[in-house]
Amino acid sequence: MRFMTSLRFIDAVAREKSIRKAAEKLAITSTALNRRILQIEDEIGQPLFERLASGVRLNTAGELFVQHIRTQTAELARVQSQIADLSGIRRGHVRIASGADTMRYFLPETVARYRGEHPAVTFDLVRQSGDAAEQALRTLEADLALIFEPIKSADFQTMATARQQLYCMMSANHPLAKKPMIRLRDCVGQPAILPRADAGLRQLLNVGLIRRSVELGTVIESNSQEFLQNYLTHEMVISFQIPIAMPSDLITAPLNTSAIVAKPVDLADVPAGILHIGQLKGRVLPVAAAKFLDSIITELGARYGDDIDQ
Amino acid sequence: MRFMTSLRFIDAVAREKSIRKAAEKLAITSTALNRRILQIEDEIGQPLFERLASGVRLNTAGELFVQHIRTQTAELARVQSQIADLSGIRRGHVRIASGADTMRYFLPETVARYRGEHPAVTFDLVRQSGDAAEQALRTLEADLALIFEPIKSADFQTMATARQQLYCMMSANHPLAKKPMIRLRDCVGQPAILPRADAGLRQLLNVGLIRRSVELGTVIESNSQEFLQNYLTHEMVISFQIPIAMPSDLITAPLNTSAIVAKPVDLADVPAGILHIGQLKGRVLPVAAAKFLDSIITELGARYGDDIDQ
DNA sequence: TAATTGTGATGCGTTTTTTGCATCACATAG
DNA sequence: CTATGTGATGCAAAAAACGCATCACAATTA
Repeated sequence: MRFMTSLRFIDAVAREKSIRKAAEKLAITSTALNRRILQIEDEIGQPLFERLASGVRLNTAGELFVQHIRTQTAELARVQSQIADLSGIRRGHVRIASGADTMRYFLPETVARYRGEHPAVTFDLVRQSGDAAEQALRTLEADLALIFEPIKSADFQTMATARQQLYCMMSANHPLAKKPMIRLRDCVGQPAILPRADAGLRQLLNVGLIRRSVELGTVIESNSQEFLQNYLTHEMVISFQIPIAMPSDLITAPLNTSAIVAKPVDLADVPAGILHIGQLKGRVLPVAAAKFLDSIITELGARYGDDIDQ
Repeated sequence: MRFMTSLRFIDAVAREKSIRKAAEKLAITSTALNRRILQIEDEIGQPLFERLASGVRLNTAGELFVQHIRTQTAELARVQSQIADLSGIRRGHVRIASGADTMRYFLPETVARYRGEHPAVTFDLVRQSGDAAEQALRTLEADLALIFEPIKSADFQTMATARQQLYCMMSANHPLAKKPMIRLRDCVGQPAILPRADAGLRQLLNVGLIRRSVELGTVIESNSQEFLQNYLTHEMVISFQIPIAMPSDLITAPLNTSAIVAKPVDLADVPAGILHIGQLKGRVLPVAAAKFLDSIITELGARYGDDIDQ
């Protein structure tokens, strides 16, 4: 969209906080970019950026204007998707911010199914923390966010939730592997490998541990889900996970021969956490994003049935 | 705003329904305009206009896109006014669509008072029928509308109302001029000069006339308020008006020596009509327009006190 | 303190884009 | 059939955007 060029450039400078850096990303020279900015500032009638020795920073007027640019950009995308939708082909682009949990199995499967029906729809999938995901909604870098547990911003509009019981994972040879259900007191002093403190799951678990005065032997912390799970085959440690982040056969076929088993943690010790699927409050989503949200809800319903709320 | 040029052009073509006509209004050649449109259509990926022998017409995609353009334009104006407001000077532009009633005395006085406080704010005042005023809000050609009586669109958001009792006007020599209050039965067969059927006042009056089975001797219809009032000094006819459209001393000083008098019509015959002040539902007004709306409400409150609702 | 590095601004020639003229192709009305 | 109006298009001129080289300034570093 040609007419959005100057606006896109300003947004880029605002994000990079430097004309030269932004120019590099935009593959133009800093002079050209600088002039575009000066021109817009001239048309607005006042500067949008403060010039510092280390770069530029938005002033109040700039904050207002950049916010405008971002909503305009999102609106344009929505209208374009609406227009594309007229011609029968469901085109569009869906941008999703999510924690790692859903990136493992849930989103790959759900996106694949959706793209099977609508091959012209493209996706951006950004794995990030809950806070960052909420921020991405606010800056309109994402259409949808899937966040496990704590929702902090009042701008987050929950469109659906899924209750997720905590599971304890370990090697099939682990002593705890024989229990059908895990109590936290069983885990006292057990070597454990846990997600880092900013993960919703860790916070949920911590509350239970403190309430029951249980201390784990935390040997490793990692924010890599793959590490958490694959390490279990190499050392006798326990880990925790929620169903949506686990291969579906781990729960549906608990008697399989897999080297790793997952056992539910008693809800009396750790209540089920909530996975929130939502968007920026008040925003009208592009057709493709809205339809994909429907897909997510359908898929969650198929998997977790009564544990879904809309 | 240079980056809005193409969008502005498309809007113009949509309104003119002809590239050549729009080009003339925009003071460019039709070639240049045509190319801009082709370019945008190319970027969108599909045509926005149907090409007819008599000009062009928006197709469905075009309708969507032009609606987008108009809201974008209005949003930009709002942001600009917000930015200008930062620097202390209250700048801006307010566009008002209104019936003739308020254009006579109310708006001139209210606008003048407001401009006395904020000289940098400019105004567009378009006199038009109620339907047209509502339409102007929808196409974002107007920020505020003042409409007497029938509100038809669900998109109209009433921000304030003022009850307006019907008054009967006539020459001071007229037989009815001695009565303190007019009943409709007094007017049977009286030669009358009335506003045209599309005016809210006329509709209000008609209901009363039918209910009381009263027929007036309608000699003249006009949509010119000046004509309605000034004609009274030349022939013994009656006319009707609402207070907001009358010089304020006509009511406050009923015993003056003016050649024309106004007497209230009994509310039992014709109920008070409602003047609606409103905007497009859901729209966020520019600073200047929002402040001027406050001014209107304040002024109405000062004039009609209890007859105002917010 | 002085040199260095990094920032945004600016003059000037070059390149790209936009514009306007002339003209075409087509549809409609007389 | 002719005349008039419409939008589309090739081509040259005008305008705008761009990139290079350079300046001025501030912060950091030696």
